[in-house]
Amino acid sequence: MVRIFICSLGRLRERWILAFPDAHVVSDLTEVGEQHSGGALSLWLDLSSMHRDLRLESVAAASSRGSPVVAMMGVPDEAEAFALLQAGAQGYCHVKAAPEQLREIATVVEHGGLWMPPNLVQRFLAVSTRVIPSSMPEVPELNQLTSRELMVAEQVAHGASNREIALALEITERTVKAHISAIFDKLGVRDRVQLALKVNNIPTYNTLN
Amino acid sequence: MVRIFICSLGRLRERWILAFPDAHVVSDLTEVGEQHSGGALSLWLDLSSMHRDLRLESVAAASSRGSPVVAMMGVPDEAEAFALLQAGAQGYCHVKAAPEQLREIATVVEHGGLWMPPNLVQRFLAVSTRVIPSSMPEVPELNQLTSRELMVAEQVAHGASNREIALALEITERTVKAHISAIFDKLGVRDRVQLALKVNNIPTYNTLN
DNA sequence: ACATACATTGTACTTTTGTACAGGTAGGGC
DNA sequence: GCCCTACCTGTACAAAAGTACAATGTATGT
Repeated sequence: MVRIFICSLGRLRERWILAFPDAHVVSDLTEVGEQHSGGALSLWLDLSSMHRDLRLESVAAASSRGSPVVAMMGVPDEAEAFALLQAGAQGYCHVKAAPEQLREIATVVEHGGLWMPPNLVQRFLAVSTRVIPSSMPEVPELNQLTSRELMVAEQVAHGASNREIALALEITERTVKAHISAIFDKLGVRDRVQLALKVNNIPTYNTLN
Repeated sequence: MVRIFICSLGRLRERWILAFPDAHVVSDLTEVGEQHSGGALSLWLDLSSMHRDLRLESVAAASSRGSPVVAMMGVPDEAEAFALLQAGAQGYCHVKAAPEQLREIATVVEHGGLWMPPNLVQRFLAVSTRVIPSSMPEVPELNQLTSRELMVAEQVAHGASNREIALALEITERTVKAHISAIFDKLGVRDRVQLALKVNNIPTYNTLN
């Protein structure tokens, strides 16, 4: 089984080679030789550095070759994920998915399955059954927060600065900081960006792993 | 990997054994010993001989054990397929699927994938793409960004720090800052939290501007 | 050849964010 | 009364984040 990663930059090459020692990495679909077409082959497209307008047609072009296609994105976008899958992709994952996960995905798509992150599967099914849940999955950790901390957390989650929060809650900026530090501890995040993402229930695949 | 077929009738036993010589066939979920739970195990439910009302909860019960579940039906029904998958099934196929196909399905679901017949996949995606875009508008402003800026923006949107981004993209922290400043200008946001929210398509009701 | 856009980096600086350490107050439960 | 928690604030400091001004290199197109 041959896996070809198509990526305009070479930045993640090592990661992929780690997952598949015999993987090929090319910078454009045109470099994928005809000899592979139809055979035991899967195409992995890094769409993260590509303009939005090109992503769909890129996937369509790749999938028209007859091999399973995995779309790899930097920022998960539900609507785009579905569009990409409909355009012919069999897999949808993060560009920086762990090597073990890449291998799982490879196994799945190379056997005719669909692969996407579990949360997308849920959304996908929810939509399909027309039972679009009004209450999106909650963030239970928020229950650990006191009422005041929760107010601060929500402000941060909307992009407010410490000064703005202080004004809104009529407290000192210093107090805001105190609350924020407590929140970081309780929720296990390290800065306000991660807090904002957590409150908004957006996964952070960050750090160096 | 252990496959357990759960079927009140024994009629298709030979077929399954043909696909998986070491498969177990039992007549009820309760017969599945606890020793298997969580381990390398997949559960295959023959729902064809089951009353409609029981199918959903049967799948739910099986999937609550933590192993992948494949729902096997006699008469394919689109709506029911969606419901069964939402109830926790990872696979949906015909009870009389060919042994080779059963093996494909096993491979897929045992690696975290979804499996359903190709025509159902198309239906799923058609429905999803029709319904979802309305609730998830795009972020067209991102098209203003250069490819490099987009990469940085995506990292920020995942909660990465400047240092992490610099490491990931193999550039200086200073360059990351340059990109980020450019992004702020283009997208009209003032800091990385608002950028993260914008990329993730979350409105910011910020008070002061 | 020239203009333009992009990517990159440097120095230096201001602002914001976050932590450490140290308090003070008010209310509830034992 | 005492203990505990939530809430509030101060000084001081460290660490990021962000901006200003400037420069270099590399494409790409006219």
